[in-house]
Amino acid sequence: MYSLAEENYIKTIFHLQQTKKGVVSTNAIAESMDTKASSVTDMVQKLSEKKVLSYVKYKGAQLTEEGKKIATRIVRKHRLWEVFLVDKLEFHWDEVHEIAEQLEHIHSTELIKRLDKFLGSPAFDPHGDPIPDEHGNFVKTEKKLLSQLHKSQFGICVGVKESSTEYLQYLDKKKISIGTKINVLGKEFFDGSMVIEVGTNQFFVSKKIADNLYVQTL
Amino acid sequence: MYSLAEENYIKTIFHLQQTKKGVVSTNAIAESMDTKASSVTDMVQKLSEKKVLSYVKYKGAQLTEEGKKIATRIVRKHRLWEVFLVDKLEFHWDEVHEIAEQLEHIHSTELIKRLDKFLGSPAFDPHGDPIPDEHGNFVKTEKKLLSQLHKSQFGICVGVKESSTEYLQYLDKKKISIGTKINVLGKEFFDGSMVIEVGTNQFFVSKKIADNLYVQTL
DNA sequence: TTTATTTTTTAGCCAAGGCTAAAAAATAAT
DNA sequence: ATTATTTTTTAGCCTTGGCTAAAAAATAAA
Ligand SMILES: [Mn+2]
Ligand SMILES: [Mn+2]
Ligand SMILES: [Mn+2]
Ligand SMILES: [Mn+2]
Repeated sequence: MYSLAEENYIKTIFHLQQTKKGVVSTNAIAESMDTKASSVTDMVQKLSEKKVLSYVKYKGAQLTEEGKKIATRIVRKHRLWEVFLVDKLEFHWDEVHEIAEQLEHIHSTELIKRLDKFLGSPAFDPHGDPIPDEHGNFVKTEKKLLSQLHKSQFGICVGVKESSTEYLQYLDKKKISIGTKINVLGKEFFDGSMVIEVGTNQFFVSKKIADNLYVQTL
Repeated sequence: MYSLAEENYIKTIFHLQQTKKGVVSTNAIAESMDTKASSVTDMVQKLSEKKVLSYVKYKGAQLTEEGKKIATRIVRKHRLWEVFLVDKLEFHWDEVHEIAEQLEHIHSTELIKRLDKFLGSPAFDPHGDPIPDEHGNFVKTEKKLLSQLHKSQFGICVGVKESSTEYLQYLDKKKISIGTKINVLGKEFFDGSMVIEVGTNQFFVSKKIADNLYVQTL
C-alpha cells in the first residue's frame, strides 16, 4: 500500500514521462508538483528503494513496470470518478478535477470494479482522455490538435489538452464540447490564429486556444 | 480544514458522547480508536486549542457546538456514501463500512449536496442509522431492541446496533434485513434468549443477538 | 485517613514529508 | 580549458502524529 504522497509522486512522474519521453528530471517533478527539488530527491530515492522507479543520481527517474502499473490504476480511478461526477451527479466538466484528485486515492479494487460497471465501462473521461481498462491498457486514438488543421478542413472535438477551469469555461461559452464539429474557415500563418465555425457561429481563436483542443478528422 | 487524524478524533468523540452521555474520557477514546492514551491527550489538547471541544485535565473532553457540527457533517457523508454503495453499486450491507470510512473524508460540500439528491435524499443508511440533513438534524425515531420485546409481541427490523461483518452476515443467513417482520414466540427469563419467527422460519436467538437488533413496534 | 490501584499526563523519542541554505555535479559560456 | 551558470544533492531543521516509560493526579480499598 502506498501513501497519499507516494501515489501523487508516481502519478506525476507517469504523466511527465509520457510527454518528456523517458527519464524525468528532479526539477520537472518539483515544478509540476509545486514543491522543492530537495523534497523530490528524497522521495525519488525512497521510491527507488521500493522498486517503483529506477533512479540515477543527477540523471533522473523513470517508472518501472510496477510503477507504471500503480500509476495506471490511479489514472483509471481518477477518470472513472470524473465520469461518475459528470454523468451521474451532473457536475460540469470544469468542476470535477479537484474532487477526482481526492477520490483517486480511495483504496478498494471492488469499488472500482463496480463503479466501472455502474458507469457502463466508459472508454473516455469527460475531457476526452482515455480510461485504461482493468489490465492497464489504454485505447490508442489518432487525434490531432485543432491548430494542426488547415483552412477548410474540419474536425470533431474529442478532447482537451489543457483542462483548466478557465479553458473549459471558455469552450462552454463558445458551445464547444466533446462531439462538436468545428470548421476551419481561415488560418493566419503569422501567429497561427484561426477563424472557425461552430454550429452557425463564426469566430476568431488564438493559437493558444487551438493548441489545446484535440480533434478527430476522418 | 481539518486533517484526516483530526476528523477521525472528532467523529469518535461524537459517537462516544452519544452513549457515554456527556464528557468522554481519554481512555475511552484511546480504546475506541485503537491508539494510546498519551496520543489522545496530545490531540485532545490541540483540538481544545482549536475550540472544537472543551477539555479539562483529568476530567475528559466534550465537543463544542462547532465540534458537533463537524462531526455531524462527517457522519452525514459516511452514511450517504453507504447508501450509494448499496443502492447504486449493489454492495452488500456488510461490505460498505470500510470504504465509507475513506469516502467520508472527501472534502466538497457541492459533492455531498449532489450525491444526496442523486440518492433521493435518503433518511436512513443501509444499517438503519439516520442520516442527518444538511443542517445537521437527525430524525428522531422511537425504536427498541429486539431483546426488549415480550413473548407474542412482534416488531419490524429498522436497524442494527452492532454492524460488524459477522453479525450482518448472521442476519443475512437468517433472512433478516431492514423491514423484516419478527414475531417473538418465546422468551427465556434466565438468559434472555428467545425463539422468534421470521417469515415461515422459527429459530432460537441468544440475548447477544437480540441486544443488537433494533425493531419498531406499532 | 492512609495506602494501593487506576487513569491521565508529561517527557523524550521516532518516522514521514516537508523546508532552507550550502555543497557538489553537470552543463554552458568564454 | 577554464570559468560561470544551472541543476541536483546533502545537511540540518521543522511539524504532524505516533510511541514508551516515568511522573502525577484521581479514585478505590483498607
Ligand atoms: Mn482530472
Ligand atoms: Mn479528466
Ligand atoms: Mn459505517
Ligand atoms: Mn452505517
